[in-house]
Amino acid sequence: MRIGEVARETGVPTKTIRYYEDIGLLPEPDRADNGYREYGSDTVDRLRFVRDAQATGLSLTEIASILDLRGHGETTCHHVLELLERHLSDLDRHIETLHKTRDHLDALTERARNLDPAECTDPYRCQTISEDAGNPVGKKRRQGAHLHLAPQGHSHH
Amino acid sequence: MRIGEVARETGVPTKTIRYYEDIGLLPEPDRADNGYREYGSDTVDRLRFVRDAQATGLSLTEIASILDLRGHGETTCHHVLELLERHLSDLDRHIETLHKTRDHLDALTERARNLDPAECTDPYRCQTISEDAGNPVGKKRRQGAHLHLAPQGHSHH
DNA sequence: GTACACCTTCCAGTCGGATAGAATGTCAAG
DNA sequence: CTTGACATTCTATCCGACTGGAAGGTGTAC
Repeated sequence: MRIGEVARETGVPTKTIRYYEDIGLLPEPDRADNGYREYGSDTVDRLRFVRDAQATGLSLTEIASILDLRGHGETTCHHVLELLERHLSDLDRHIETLHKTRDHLDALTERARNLDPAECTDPYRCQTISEDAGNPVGKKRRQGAHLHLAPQGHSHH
Repeated sequence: MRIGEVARETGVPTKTIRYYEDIGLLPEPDRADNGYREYGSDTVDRLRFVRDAQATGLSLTEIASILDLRGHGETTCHHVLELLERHLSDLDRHIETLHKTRDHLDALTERARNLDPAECTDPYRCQTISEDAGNPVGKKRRQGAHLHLAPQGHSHH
């Protein structure tokens, strides 16, 4: 099958598939006479594996290391287990941090809700987010560094 | 005070301070005759504010939008509150996703511990990480990646 | 013959949040 | 006078995981 079909089956864009090949996450496939990549269904499996592993939060590098070891015919269980355990503890720490952040944020929000808007007049003191002072932001951007002020449409990516 | 002193007082490196100015997070300061930046203590406050806000997980862009509105003399409470609430719910969703991931990961790890290494042979069907490992990692959200690592220094790279 | 989908390669850019380095200027102490 | 600690500017680089576009080749349908 060609790259487009693989893409369709896995949901991984062709660009990304080539990119994966580039970084060594996928082996170089055979080529048809016209130079097109020819994949077998194992690639689909492999890609799904990648997506699954990614979904557990493993980085492409980590995934590659698993795939790599596996490719050498070694028993990867141990390796995988180690990786998973490390990742798990990382994740736990991360979650804990986020929880603290959350609680802090929650307290702030609560505080903000109970504020008398009338007291929110001094432009140099925001009572919501702790000790602060302010000046107009001279939004002078030099070329290269972009920080687009988007008061809404907030998102994490 | 000059940039170095501000850096010392806030713990924000001089490079970073200039960078913040570049992206519009800090206003352009007055300059001394020799061209050195001259800051008042308000800048220190502002930087601390930035760090605080950052610690709650707000992005520099969001912080800038708060600072920006404030600069226009507007009442920011409402805006800030909105931002905080949105951020909070984002964070909650994020944490929840991480929890699921964590549990999934935990299950996988547990499973891996009990696996017979001898069964770990199929090249693309790792029993530890695979579609059928009892998980619905069908989250195909391709770009709302759940692994948005907060600035709090967590890292596994 | 031509429209269109699909494939190829290569190179550049994106996002956020900085950090690194080069080349140069300023200033006070010893 | 020299050293060194600061300051300035500019450009470039990093991380991860892509994504976009140009410029072209291939394959099939009408």
